[in-house]
Amino acid sequence: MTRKNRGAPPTNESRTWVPVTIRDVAKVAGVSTGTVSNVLNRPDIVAEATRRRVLEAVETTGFIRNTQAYQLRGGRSHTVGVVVLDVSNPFFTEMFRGAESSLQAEGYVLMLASTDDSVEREASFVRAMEEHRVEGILITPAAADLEGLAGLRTRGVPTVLLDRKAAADEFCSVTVDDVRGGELAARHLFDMGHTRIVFFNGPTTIRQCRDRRQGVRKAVRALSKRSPREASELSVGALTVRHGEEVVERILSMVPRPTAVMCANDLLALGVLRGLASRDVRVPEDLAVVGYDDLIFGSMLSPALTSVRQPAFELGVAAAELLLDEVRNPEHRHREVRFEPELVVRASSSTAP
Amino acid sequence: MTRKNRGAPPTNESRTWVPVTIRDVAKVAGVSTGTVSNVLNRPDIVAEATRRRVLEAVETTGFIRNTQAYQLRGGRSHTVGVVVLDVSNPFFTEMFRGAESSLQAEGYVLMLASTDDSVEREASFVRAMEEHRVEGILITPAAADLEGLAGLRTRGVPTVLLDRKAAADEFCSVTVDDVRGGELAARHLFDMGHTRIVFFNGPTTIRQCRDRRQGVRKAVRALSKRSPREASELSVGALTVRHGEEVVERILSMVPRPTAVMCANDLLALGVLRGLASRDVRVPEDLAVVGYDDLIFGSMLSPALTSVRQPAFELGVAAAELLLDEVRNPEHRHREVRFEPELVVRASSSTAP
DNA sequence: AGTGATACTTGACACGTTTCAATCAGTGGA
DNA sequence: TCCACTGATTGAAACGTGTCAAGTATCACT
Repeated sequence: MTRKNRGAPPTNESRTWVPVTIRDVAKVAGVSTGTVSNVLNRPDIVAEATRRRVLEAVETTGFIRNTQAYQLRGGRSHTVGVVVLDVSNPFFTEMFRGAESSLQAEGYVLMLASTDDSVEREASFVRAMEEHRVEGILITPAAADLEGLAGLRTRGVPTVLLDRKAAADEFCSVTVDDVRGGELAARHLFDMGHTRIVFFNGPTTIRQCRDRRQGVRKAVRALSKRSPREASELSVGALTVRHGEEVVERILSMVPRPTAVMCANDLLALGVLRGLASRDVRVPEDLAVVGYDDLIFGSMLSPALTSVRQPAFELGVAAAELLLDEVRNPEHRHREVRFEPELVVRASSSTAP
Repeated sequence: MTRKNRGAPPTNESRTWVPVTIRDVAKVAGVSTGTVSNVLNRPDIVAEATRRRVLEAVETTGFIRNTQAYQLRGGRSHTVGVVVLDVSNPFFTEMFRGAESSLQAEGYVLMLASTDDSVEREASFVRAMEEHRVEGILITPAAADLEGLAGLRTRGVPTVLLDRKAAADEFCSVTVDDVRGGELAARHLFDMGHTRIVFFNGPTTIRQCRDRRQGVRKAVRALSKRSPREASELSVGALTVRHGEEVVERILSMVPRPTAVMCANDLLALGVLRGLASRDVRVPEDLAVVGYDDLIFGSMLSPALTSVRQPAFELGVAAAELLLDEVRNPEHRHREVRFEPELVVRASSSTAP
């Protein structure tokens, strides 16, 4: 009934701040709660004088609207969940920035979680976000199948897959054509005059790795019609710098020795470059190197790294647009927005063998 | 019957999901809502048979607890806000990962926002987070003063400053000793036998830049007692690669020419390296280079970049711990957790002049 | 059978907000 | 003076959950 200490000035020592409600504001302004609510939500229908009085009361009391109550009453949560595989990977943070830029403009706050490839963690985050009644979820699924996301679909939580395709009636998705990317990189090396290259791949359980491999093979098949081309394949357990560095030995001992190596991502390529530098193998004269992802740091190396650029920021923007459409448009249809990768040629591959 | 409806692809129209409440579960299980609540929150006090029946009903209905209602009733939001200057900066994402690792274990979900140095954006995010009743906020303030955060303090929202010190009675904070870091780097160069170095700084409006400069001056003062040491200071408007590259000309034209340059961060250093490479100046023989931040990519350059490492991940962990203490411990006292930077010596500075 | 104790279950209320039908005050017209 | 009308304000209901005093059923023991 009578609240303790309402409006008492908070001292540094005693943290006796009691949340101020719309009722407190009403009391101070000498109006009803309904009027306060109207001032906040439909200022036009309330008389000028009252409005001023209420706003003043809001100011003096330091009122901050309680979103939970608002939402419970039927309002929207203005929250979107984002679930990625790894926040420390620049590709994902760029995507996040893209999504953020679109969604913040619409008044949304983003919840971010990083699964580190763990299906269990993913499930737990998605669960938590559903409990928070997020209006939608952007997600890079950790598992190969989409079984774990079935609940989202049946419960009608708007969901957009990031860098992962889904069947048309399941989810919206934004993707990059990895087959095309692999093809671009391989073609470039062949065009530069290389005939024997190595495709240095990551684990083929990862879809991106499979697709890029397929692109490389496609390029080999297409170009071999004129003159023989060859791409040996080499695969390691993870897409890290360390794995890249460790495999250099194997590449150099191949007979006949390849003249170029195409890496499944930039981290592998950075490792390769490091390994080569320590063995005094010149790049690109002795061995040309191409990466994938176009991390900003690749351009600062000497030689600068040729790479396949993925429009991460734009991916995020597109995902946000799809989500907003699904949230607002009753006639929304799921669809896939597919981006084209782009080859960025730099010094590490610009000399003919 | 159970086939998908091929004729009409699904639109939003067919999303006939109505939110399942605790009341629906109660009806299905044939008990009261109170019992369902008990099963969910204090399973021990409800009879085995009833509990099983209720859990089964939860399963079949697909019930997901509404956090807003829970919280409105007096529960906690299990949400923490994180506000950083730039999500695409690896330093901040590492810090985020650190905080995430601690907070997720405690069942918290994180809201992330990136201010891009804008005080207005910061204010708007903090406001939104307060409306969401986050239990606490980790923030890298955009403004020089902490005026904009005064509201957080008076309202008693637990807040921890990231990489920014506050007066003892204001907020908790986690920081790295930038004075010490600047001193470490400068001392290292002097110890290697350099006597005339350049301190290549960013804008001194940034606290970190001021502190690092102070460290450099301290090293000069201390070591000059034996034999003369000198550090010219040079400052540019932003800590970017481009600014680093552009300033190379000025450094090379100094008379007498310095033998080493210490940069206020790694991005500047990367730019300097690039500029030097294009002018055939050898590193470290002609000019030694030291950076700050120890971005992972600096170690991959040749020559690899000497740098001052900041324990970003640990910073995040510490911030989370401070926040949790402030949230849970009634006798919490604000304090500063200060980390020591660490010099990582690599090839770019390992030769005497 | 009566008594008390034990073990569950119930149902109303509170949380802070929005909404909406109802009320009130004021104005102008007849 | 009465009526109709407009514009402004009110007050109570509802959202989904957790709590807790009060209730019921069951059982053991005399």
